Amino acid sequence: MVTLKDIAKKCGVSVASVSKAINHMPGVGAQTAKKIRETAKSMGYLPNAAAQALKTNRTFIIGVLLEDDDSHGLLHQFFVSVLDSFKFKMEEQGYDLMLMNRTVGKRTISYLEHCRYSNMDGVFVACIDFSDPELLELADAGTPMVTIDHTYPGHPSVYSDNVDGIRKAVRYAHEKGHTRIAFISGAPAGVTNKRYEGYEGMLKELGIPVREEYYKVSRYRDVKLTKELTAELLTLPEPPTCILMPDDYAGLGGLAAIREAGLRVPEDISVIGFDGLEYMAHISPRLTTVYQDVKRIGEAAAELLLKRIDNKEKDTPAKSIKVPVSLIEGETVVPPQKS
Amino acid sequence: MVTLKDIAKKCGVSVASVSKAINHMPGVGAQTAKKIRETAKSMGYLPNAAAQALKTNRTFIIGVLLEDDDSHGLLHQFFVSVLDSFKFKMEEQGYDLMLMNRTVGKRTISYLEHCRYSNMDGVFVACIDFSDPELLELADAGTPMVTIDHTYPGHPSVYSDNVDGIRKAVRYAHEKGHTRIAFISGAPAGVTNKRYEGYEGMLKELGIPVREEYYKVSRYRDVKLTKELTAELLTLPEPPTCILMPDDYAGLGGLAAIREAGLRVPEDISVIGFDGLEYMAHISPRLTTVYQDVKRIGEAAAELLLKRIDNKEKDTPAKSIKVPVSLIEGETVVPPQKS
DNA sequence: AATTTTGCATTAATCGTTTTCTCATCTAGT
DNA sequence: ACTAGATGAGAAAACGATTAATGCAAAATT
Repeated sequence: MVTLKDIAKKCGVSVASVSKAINHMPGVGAQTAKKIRETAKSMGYLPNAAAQALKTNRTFIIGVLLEDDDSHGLLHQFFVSVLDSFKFKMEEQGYDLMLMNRTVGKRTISYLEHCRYSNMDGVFVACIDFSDPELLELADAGTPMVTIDHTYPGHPSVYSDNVDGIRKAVRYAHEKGHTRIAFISGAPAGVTNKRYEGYEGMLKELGIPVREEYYKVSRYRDVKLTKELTAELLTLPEPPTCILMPDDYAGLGGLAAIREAGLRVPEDISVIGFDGLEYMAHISPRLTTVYQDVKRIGEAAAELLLKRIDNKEKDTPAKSIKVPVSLIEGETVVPPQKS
Repeated sequence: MVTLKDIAKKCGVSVASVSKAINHMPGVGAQTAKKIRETAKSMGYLPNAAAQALKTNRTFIIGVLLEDDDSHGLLHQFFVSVLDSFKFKMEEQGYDLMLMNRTVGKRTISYLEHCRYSNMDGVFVACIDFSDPELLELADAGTPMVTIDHTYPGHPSVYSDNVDGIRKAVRYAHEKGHTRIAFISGAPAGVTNKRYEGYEGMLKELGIPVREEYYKVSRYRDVKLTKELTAELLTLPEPPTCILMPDDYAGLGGLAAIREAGLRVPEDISVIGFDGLEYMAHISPRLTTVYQDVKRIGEAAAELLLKRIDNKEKDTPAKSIKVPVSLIEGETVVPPQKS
């Protein structure tokens, strides 16, 4: 490993000068600086991250918290897509992403402890259970942090326009002639509330009565439960003609329930998803769904976090960004049959 | 931030003693050690990763290289599933995962440089293009490394039993009565060769002639190309009755082609995928596919890498692990129609 | 009782950087 | 020509931890 010392020796200068030259700091002559930088390059010098971190208290490491009930957050298409975009933007700025966990050096610790141990410059959080006490602890700790789909006071966040997303879905269904529109939501959470708000609001706006039996609470990404709830909806005396699913993936359960009930999508019943996952475009029938702009969400998160890291001292109020959604027309919504 | 020094002061001992006590090293009395550990805990002491790394040359960081043509490796279900399992195992042993990239501190560097800069203890590689010169450079560098689906000389690796996977698929199709079995493979690569080997070998073993026109080369995860190639197969004078797809995802393209040709799966044509991705179980028709044991693959990779890190000096020959695959019976294979 | 061994604790060096302070030299202003 | 200021370079301290070397007292050996 080649160090500043090696370069210094070769150039016949002090390590201090080498450091300054390499970091383009004043206090070293243009000539010398050039020579130093050249030999540094020729020797294949690379700074030592640990030493730099120790001295400067900057690691250029961003912790990534992607957890769900089963701690397999990496398997969530939506979150991973956002992360992918976030990653791209952060790497551009020289940051590294580290997956956070609760085990360091064979001991079990908290997220906050992991964050402090590794001296992370910031944290990216996207997961389901935002009420986890460990997360609250982390949020209180003062490390720059950005969250997806939830806002902690004092921290920036990014989220889709969930209200509008469901509004768009309901309006679209209505335009196609539906009035018996059911909504299976995800588990109670900020996002879920917003979506329900959109559902109820739009129905009222359209003069459609809000029927309690048309609203069911499932869980995000829960195929099985969503399938069951869909089956329940289908057995209502007056079943809905269109169902909004918690998300695309859970919606697969809904589609299965409809199929097993001997009904067809969309002829007998229309379905609308949420997320707009990549692979959904390839399955049949192509799901009509509310698209969340994962690329934009990830980028926005990166921007906010970067700003936060730079202005650590200045207590600018934490900004939140709402990202517009759009409706992807698939093949799962057609005018309801006359019944 | 509380340091060893702080603890030392509070306990009236030297930092050396504190360090030893905390790391359960000999050379400090049981009494003192206990007291030191207690006050350390009460003060909320956490070691400083940077300082430890600097001194010990161990970071407990594992680099993760998940790249493909579009550098969106995170979006590959299969690889991410393996990673998820790998992650779990590595975290148990106190390692952190860091996503590798080519930008550090706003400069563009190579993977190898990133690896050295961050002083990674090991690297996990799973991607498509194993001939990337940067990867070769990394492989030559001596950092412990484990690869998925490819073996670099001198490094351990893990891969599914690809030969047997396709053999199982072909045998299954044959059992169902198929003899006109086509194979659309992924792009040329070690894995692909193995699969072709299984295809050709099993056909011969079953006494089925190997027909050149039944073999097409697509690319993994390429829905569009696979769709086109499937369409080509369907227009053959004597089209196949069963098609093996490069993988489940690309297989969606195949299904689409068949649908658009006005044919039905499986009544008119049978289809077999590869991977056994989670969500495939929920779409209709449920794809019959060769399941790769992602959990086992990830675990095996972790085991091999850990061993490699521990025995860095001892030049034990790099071990490779072949993980068995299994066939998941879905709904896409039935006996061929009489024609 | 003298000497060796053992056990416990400290001192100090070191890892590779960054950064402040000091010093010498050179330029410029009067 | 003499001083004030600028400039280039180096010395040294620090970041927080580990660890080899060392010292010293008590215990064990002969």
